[in-house]
Amino acid sequence: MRSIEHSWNVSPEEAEALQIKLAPKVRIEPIKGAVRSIAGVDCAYSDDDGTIICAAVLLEAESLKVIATACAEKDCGFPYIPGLLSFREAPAAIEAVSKLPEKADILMCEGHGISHPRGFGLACHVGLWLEIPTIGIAKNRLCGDCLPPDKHRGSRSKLICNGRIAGTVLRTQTGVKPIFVSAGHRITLKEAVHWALHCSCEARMPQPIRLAHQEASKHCK
DNA sequence: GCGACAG
DNA sequence: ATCTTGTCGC
Repeated sequence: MRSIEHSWNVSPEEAEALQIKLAPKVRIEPIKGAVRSIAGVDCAYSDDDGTIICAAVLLEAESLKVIATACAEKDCGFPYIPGLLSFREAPAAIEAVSKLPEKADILMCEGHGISHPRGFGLACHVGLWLEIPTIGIAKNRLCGDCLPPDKHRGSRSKLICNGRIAGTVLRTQTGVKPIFVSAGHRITLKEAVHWALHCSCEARMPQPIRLAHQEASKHCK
């Protein structure tokens, strides 16, 4: 239950070691309690490259109506390295989510959860740090094998990493490229897929992620 | 050595 | 991530 606080000022080697150390702390389990709100968080980068702008948006779970928005701006303290994305975006994401007026029952992060080389993607890191249920929503595959799901909305296929089902390739809109859904922390894959689909009635990406993306981009210009 | 590689 | 409107395809 205790927070996993650690320094973000680490080398790529130390970052990998931290992932291996923290991965066992991730809990894949059913959500406790009712889901009344869902938040989404995403980052954007300023033109002059050097600062990262992150936005968090809190929505009412059923209606998907916006309850609140929050932003955070930080200097990029880590380069983009596949597999180490959280060391670049998590600090800003955590700050933005922390600024929301109330705690979300579920948080959706732009990136992978346990469908990661070391089972510790951005969604796991943020979820573990804040100790809240998180879902990883990625536009592309990072690791593992999968087959393309059928063309209609709701179709899905397994994403297998190291012989384990680590995620779901989910078609959120008929005829549109599927997204990669995975559990981040304190949620099951089945629940993650359910909420991802529930939030994707109007577009490929779930509404919390879409709105956070728009908000972050807006604060960049 | 050659590909693959979240944002 | 980001450069970027209209346009080609189903």
